[in-house]
Amino acid sequence: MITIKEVAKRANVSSATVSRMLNDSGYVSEEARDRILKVIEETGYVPSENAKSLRTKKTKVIGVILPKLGSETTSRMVNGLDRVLAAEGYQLLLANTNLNAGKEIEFLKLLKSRDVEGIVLSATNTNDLLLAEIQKLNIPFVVVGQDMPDTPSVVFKETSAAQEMIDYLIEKGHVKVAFIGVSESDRAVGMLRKKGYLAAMKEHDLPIEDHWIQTAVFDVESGYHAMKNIMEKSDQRPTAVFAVTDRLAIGAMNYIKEAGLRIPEDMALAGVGASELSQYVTPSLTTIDFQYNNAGQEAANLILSLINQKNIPKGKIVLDYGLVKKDSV
Amino acid sequence: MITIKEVAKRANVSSATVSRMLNDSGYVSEEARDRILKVIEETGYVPSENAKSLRTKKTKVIGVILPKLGSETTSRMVNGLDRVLAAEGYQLLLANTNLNAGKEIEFLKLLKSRDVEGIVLSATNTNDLLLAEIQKLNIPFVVVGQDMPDTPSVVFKETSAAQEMIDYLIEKGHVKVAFIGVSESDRAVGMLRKKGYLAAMKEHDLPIEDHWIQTAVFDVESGYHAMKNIMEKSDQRPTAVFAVTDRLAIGAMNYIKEAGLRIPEDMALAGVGASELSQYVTPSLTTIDFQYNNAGQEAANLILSLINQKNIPKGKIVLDYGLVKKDSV
DNA sequence: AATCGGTATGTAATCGATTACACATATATG
DNA sequence: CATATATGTGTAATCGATTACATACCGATT
Repeated sequence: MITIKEVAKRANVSSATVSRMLNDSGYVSEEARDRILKVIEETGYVPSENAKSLRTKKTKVIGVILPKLGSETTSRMVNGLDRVLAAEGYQLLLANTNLNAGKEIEFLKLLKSRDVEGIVLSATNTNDLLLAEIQKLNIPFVVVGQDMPDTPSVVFKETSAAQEMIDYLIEKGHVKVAFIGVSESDRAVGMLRKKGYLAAMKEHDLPIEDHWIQTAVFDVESGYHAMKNIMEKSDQRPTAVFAVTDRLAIGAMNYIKEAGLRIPEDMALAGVGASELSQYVTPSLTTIDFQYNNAGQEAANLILSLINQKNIPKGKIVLDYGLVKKDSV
Repeated sequence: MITIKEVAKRANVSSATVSRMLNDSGYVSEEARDRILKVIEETGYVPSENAKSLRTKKTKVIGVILPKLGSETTSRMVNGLDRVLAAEGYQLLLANTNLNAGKEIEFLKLLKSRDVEGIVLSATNTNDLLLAEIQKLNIPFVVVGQDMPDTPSVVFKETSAAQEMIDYLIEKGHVKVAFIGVSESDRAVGMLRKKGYLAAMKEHDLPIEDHWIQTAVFDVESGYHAMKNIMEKSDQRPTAVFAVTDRLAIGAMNYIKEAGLRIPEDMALAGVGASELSQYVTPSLTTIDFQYNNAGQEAANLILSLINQKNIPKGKIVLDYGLVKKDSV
């Protein structure tokens, strides 16, 4: 590989001059500049970012830890991150935990050892080990999607969004509303959305049957089974069901259709996420739009603030949501 | 930041000994090892990958150039890449062109300057400038999705897949088959799939009306309009339409439904990509499964072969496909 | 007793850039 | 004319690791 020294030699200058030219730092004469440019052209020289980083401590890389590659939620978030960060010359270094919680800590260290300038974590849980590790990280860090104490975060109005959705169902005349959730170890999706559901039901003095509350995992299949449970085990069948993700809602939709019921006449259905899928199923799904793309952008701006040590917002960044009212309710 | 020198000093050894311990190269006494381990524990020392790479020329990073972040196709491909590469200790550095062709060359250089050990390009086009740049890259390189001369590639059976789909439509009794394609600057999706369509029609001596062939861009909206054109402008309405992506097919589906026609009775419809969406629309979409996840894995294996200089397959890797026969045909 | 191989460690060069500092020359200012 | 000031360039230290080489000690072998 051709180095700055080699370029310098060929252009008959010192490496310092080449560096000055490259970085527009300090004076370089017209003639020297031309000779250097010519050599660079001929040799295809590209400076080693690695050597540069070693000296300057700037890598222009942000580490991103994701629970899963290829889910629509993360895709959108990464997209938002990239939009903002690429404009500032940053690149993203991916780390995929595949929902393996232990790996988050491992990756935190790995990314730090790579001298990334900041780390964005899309979290599905908030355990103490992880929190401790984050505290001693000592580089700009942002978490998206979960509320972590004393940590710059971008979070969603999980509870009030869920609550508003239930309110909407009730407003539409439903009094028997079922709920398909996920494990509460995912505080945001599992706990807070459930909290919203319970709060809304309580506020309207509506009783909840045990079997109306189902806990599923994050896939369509699981939504199907949860709905099946609700239908088969309930004493009183609900007339509406709220699932904490669109995938679960679509699984539920499949079961409802199979059971020969009409949506929304016999059973209303709502999800969360405003996934693309939700727009194209029949009937189209009423859902909550959390604007994950926007969350990525906010996280990017936040990490940039932390890196540049200015305009650092205090407190969490709480993103708003929108109810997407479609045909399933 | 704490460095190897600092660790060495505190453990009362030289940095060479610390390095030897860390890398299991050379001899280190039990006592020295324990002291070093203790210091590392206390200080939370993590070696700088940057300094390491500068010396060893190994970064354990693979650059990935994508046309678009967050499309299902790329997501799956990246997922496949990551699965294989993460197992070998590699991480992915993302570069997103946002369909801006000029950026591909820019990123090629950028990634090289970052000393990535290899580059995977998910290509949408194959222009000469790009090809020239790839030739002089001189680091392991793999292209996915487009056939580039003299370049290690992972490609799909675009033409025969399209042809087989048309054959299938014909077999189902259709003789008037329309086509929704994209610009031929995307050789794989735009040219080869069209070629398959034309070949199949020709083989069965079926005439094609001009307006049956529409060119769209990659979104649902565009599929809708293409279908509208077909319906409004054709002298003879087709009874089946093949769209080169599922999104386009779903756009077409929307129009067909709006027009009050039944699928597949009045109009059969097929797409490409086996997107998740295709499974959940009504009716479910007949499509072609190219197994993008698998493509990512193959690309990863190929780049690993190139890096390790062994088991290098000669010729392209051509991936098989499967017809997914659903209710829309 | 001399020699050899295994064990253990340290010194210093190296990777490819940046940058503080010194120095030289040219031009402008009072 | 002396002195500032701007321009242009090179030398060498530095970032934090790896590693070739030198050195030293030890027990075993001849």
